[in-house]
Amino acid sequence: MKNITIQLPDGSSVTRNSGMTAREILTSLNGSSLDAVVAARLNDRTVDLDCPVEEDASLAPVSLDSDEGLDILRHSISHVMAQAVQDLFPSVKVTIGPSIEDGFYYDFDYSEDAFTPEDLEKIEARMAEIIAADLPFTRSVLSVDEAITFFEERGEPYKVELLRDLAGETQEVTLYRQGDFVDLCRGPHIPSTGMIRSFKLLNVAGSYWRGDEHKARLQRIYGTGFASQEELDRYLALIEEAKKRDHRKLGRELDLFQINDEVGPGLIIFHPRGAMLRTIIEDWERKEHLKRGYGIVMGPQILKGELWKRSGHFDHYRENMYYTEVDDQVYGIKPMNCLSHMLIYKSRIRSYRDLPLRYFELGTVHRHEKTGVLHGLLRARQFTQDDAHILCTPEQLNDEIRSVVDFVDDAMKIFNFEYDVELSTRPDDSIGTDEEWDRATTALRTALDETGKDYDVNEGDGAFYGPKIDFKLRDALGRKWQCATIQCDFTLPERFDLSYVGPDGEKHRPVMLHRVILGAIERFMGVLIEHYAGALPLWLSPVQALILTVTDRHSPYGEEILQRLIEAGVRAEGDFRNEKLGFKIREGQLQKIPYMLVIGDREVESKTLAPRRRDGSKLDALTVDDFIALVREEAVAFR
RNA sequence: GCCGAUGUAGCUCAGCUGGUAGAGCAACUGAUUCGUAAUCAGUAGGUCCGCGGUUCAAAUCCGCGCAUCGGCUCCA
Repeated sequence: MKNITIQLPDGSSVTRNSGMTAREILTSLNGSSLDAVVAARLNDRTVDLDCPVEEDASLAPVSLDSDEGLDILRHSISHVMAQAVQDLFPSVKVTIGPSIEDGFYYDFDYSEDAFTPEDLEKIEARMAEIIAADLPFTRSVLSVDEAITFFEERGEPYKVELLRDLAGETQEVTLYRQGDFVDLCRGPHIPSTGMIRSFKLLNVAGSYWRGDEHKARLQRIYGTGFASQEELDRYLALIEEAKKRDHRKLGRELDLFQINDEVGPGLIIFHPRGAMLRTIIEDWERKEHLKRGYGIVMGPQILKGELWKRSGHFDHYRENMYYTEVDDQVYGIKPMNCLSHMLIYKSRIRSYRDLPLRYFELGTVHRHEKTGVLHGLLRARQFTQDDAHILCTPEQLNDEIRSVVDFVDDAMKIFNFEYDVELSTRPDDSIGTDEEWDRATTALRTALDETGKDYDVNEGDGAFYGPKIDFKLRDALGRKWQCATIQCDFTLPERFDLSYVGPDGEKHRPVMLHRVILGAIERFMGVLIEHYAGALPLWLSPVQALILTVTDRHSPYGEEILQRLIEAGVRAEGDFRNEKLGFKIREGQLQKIPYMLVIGDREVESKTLAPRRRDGSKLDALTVDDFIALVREEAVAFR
């Protein structure tokens, strides 16, 4: 028998017989227990513990509580769920069931009926039995043709379809079996079902086969599992906590906005405090854009249909737009702000010396979003973008993209956000030539590479007129929302015949960037509210200070300092009701107001106020002027 | 748009197998004048999402809408 050398994670190596399984090798090491080991890492692959090791290799255990281990565990639980579902509902056809961030799902074709919440309980109970039976996961290798025959006999058309697609790429596939359930699967899996110590099915949702709305409608069951019951409980508690940060709930509780059936879905009414927050953000935007060489512009809300035809929106964006008719002319209500900006550019002859031109508009747009996608402030039918269009020479493009990336980065730091970056390339339904798309995509990619940021690529996810860089923020439940985006566009300048006179005296075509920094102000506010759980930093708080009187006799003094604070630019309000102090503090606290200013006999006497911070800490009594200075300093410090 | 769930007072929710609604908080009135997260008492408040249907009788059963929630598809 041949000897092989096994490299261990600690850097040492051991010699073993070729053909020993990963499990045998790992257990042979001193003091190694495999109780919490789900799989092994063999060189750069994760494999089953039963996998034989034939050659020299590095080998490491993959433990249940590592990211990789959890992934394998959850994938295995999804198989157990599929087994339970087929036991209970024999007519169900299985499709796919991957692990995902925080859990797993499995998509089923159960066309004759729908899974109910009660069904989930039954499925969980059956899963518990399968886990108790401690069924081993066994792997087998088949040719694609054998596998097709196997799944045809089992009446699993989706698996057959997957296999037919795989046929071009590979000769052999692997199947995993536990009990009498067999699934087409790359693996690896945990050794046996008994290793599952915690799981929970979370919800049922609709989905489509292969994510295509024209293909079969499937039912997806989401679930999760952790290395231990305690971790699962902690996760479930976290989800409950996150729900309390939901901006729709906080929006009502903090009296920021409403979305009213009588008005219509996806349309937001901002209350004074919400409108205040929005105003603060918008004022910040104007200032920042002016600092960076943008000119503020404003366009009309409706533009003639002819113009939307020329831009390509009529052909590629028609179903997302609203229309109206004025004097027998069709007008499109703008879903984007670019058209006016194009016309501003065209209003006179431009020289290369004028470029880049940067037009900024807090532009309110309307888009006919499908009903099922509306989501509070995060997905509305009317929203206001911090939109700009930059027109520049091809040579300037790279610098312009980079300065926008920097702008986004600065903004995210100021608002205290982490973000993910994605590059999206040409979609099927698009305008422009391959050459233009290549140039645009390369420009974006190059600029991104130069900044050294990590990013993912979404093939085919670009806008119809150009590729884009998206910056995504996360909401309370970890769902990603696109906020900033930079879109490169060679097409609109073409369609609108934009030009500039170059140093050579000839006409040249400028390049255009569409870009937003916060994205839609509404969406950004929604994410912001969830990010801070409603407790906005001082500079963003609609109400920065609330004056609380101890008894009625302190009201005149309260009115006086309220007036002084407001005149000094502090966003202050007073609560002079005849209520106990503790009661008023509770209300102010629930409103998440940064400072409460208590005034009683002592403060009236000494002409001071006693601040209490939102975190419950108390400050020494301050004069009104000192408090104003404190607010000014702190409000700036957050920028 | 698709799949599923849900829709009862301003908010959070109860209302069993059909017999036309209830709690807590909020609001209002009165008392209390109080020092850092809920003072006490009383009063009022509802086209039970809408429209049809079944029934002697519908918040409850059925149908069709509308909206919301969770996903899918799409997207700032």
